[in-house]
Amino acid sequence: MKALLEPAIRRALRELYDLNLDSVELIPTKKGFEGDITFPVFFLAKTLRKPPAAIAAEVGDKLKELLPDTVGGYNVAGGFLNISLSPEFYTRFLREQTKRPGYGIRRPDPSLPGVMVEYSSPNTNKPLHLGHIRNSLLGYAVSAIIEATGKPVIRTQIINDRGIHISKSMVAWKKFGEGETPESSGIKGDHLVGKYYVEFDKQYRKEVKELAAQGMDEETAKREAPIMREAREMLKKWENGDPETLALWKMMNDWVLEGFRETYRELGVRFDTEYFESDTYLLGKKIVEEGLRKGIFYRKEDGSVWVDLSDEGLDEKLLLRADGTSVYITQDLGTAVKRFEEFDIDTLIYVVGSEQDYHFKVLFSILKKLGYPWADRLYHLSYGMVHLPEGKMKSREGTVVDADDLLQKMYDTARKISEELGKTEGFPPQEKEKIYKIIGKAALKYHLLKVDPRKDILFDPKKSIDFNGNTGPFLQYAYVRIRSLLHKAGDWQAEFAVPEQWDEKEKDLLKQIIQFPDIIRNAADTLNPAVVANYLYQLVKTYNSFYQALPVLQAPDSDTRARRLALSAVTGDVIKNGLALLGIEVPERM
RNA sequence: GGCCCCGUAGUUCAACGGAUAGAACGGCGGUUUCCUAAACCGUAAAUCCGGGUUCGAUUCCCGGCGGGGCUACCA
Repeated sequence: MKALLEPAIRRALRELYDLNLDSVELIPTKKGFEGDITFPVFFLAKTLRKPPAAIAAEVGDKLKELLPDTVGGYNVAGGFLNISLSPEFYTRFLREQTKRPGYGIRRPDPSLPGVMVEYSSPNTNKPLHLGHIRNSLLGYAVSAIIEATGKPVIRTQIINDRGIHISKSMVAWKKFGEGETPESSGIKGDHLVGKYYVEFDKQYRKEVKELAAQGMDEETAKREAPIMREAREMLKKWENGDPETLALWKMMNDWVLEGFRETYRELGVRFDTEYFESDTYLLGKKIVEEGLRKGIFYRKEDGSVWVDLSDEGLDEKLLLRADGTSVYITQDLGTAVKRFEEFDIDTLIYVVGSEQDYHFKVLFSILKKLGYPWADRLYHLSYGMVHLPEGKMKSREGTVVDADDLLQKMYDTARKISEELGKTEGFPPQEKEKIYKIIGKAALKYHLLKVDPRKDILFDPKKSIDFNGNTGPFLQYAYVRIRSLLHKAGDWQAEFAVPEQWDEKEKDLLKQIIQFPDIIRNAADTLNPAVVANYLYQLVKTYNSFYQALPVLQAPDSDTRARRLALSAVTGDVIKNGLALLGIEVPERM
């Protein structure tokens, strides 16, 4: 809608006042006022030395002249120009949209610059948890939203498959595992490796306590605990390419990755490509050496390599340890460079929690210093953490909300509610289970995505996620009722005359449907899927109100019937397409 | 200590600097011989405090107060 009106308003201002503006602000007309879209003109009053109301009237007249088919009329309230679209415009729009099921969604255009989105990016020493779910859903939704604006998107993750964390699991498995495998135990691979990570921690704490009891200070005890020494030894052997260590590492990583794949599949997220830290950290080291040669980095007496970012208000930052091994950021440097080499991308978006804001400032700043031309097109989509009523999730306190468990719980709740309501009575068993999964997932996904990404989310495991009100199932339910209506309507054509007057509820609905493309644009620009979620919720509220108040199949005449069916059909498309942008499926019945 | 983020009904969330601060859950009260009541309709209930900028501030700036994060030779 903006795409149509904004140029017209700019032209009107040019012709009336010789003003050239790059863009103007347009807002949906506030409820309770006549009109569809509103142009506030206060900001012009001073320069034009005219009362706002006079300006609004002049612009309104000019718009009617410029867009006679589209602008039906206007009214002025203070400095607000409320523009009403014409009944002919609405009718034309609605007739056209029923013939185009992909309303609002553009196909990716390969000639446009590509965008890479990184999300999830787990460590390979334990299963995915609620934090990864929020991350993955955000990344997946942002990808879909950007793609819907026509840009090609590549979805990726970096798998942190090397380092002390996986060495810990390896040591513990070797010590206590007795050859246990996912097959022998029936435990999902990522959970099995996670189990040994916990085992390591238990043993480690025991040893530290013992050493402390012998009079060793805590600092030393933590460093000198035998099992920790073994883990460090394991990491060293890995870096030196010890075949036995590499074999163990590969075996356990494969278990974990298989487990992750299952969870991703269940969650409904995917990746177009993957990077492994074990593949990129060496490139990272090379980049650090290059920066060292160019004098961008410097070496301390002990041999460690640093960068000084204090001129940008950041600190000095370690890039390579004294022993030459890499740290977290080393690998990130390598991965970024590799991605721009391997893919035709213009932009790289990292979906990573806000606790890493500082890390990404540093990373981007280093890449700029190194002179990479793409370095100013890196974005950190920094999202708030998911915390529990008692605070942060902590694996050692067992408060982590496991991804697989949570999904299962959502399915169970969906089943319970559906059966209590008697909704799925008589459905074939396989269809029932499929529906429960679709609904349960929708409840979870919508719950996490309707909130502004940068805000923290409070998650109370004792309270179940709602299925009523502003929820995923609420949106699905509206869709299902629409499907049922259309099914019962049989064959029908979106042929209807321009109504003398749209019913208020019909018009409210249309006004919102017309906004859908603007909403997608806005969500893509701000990397904010919550914009889509909240829009869909408003739309469905409006639709339900329409559905409640006005008969569709039993409409008073055939014109009205066709019009209301068309409205329902297009609303259904928007719900379905909009939810797809959030990674949420719709069932055909529920 | 330094840097960053966040404070909106009892609770969980909305509101490009715009009109009368919207919803949901929970509370209270209604609506099924009619297209699926996971719905609809009504009702009570909120911008942390103090300054400033502006025609207009929940939004921007300054200062408090409160909460969280980062400040690792962990990732």
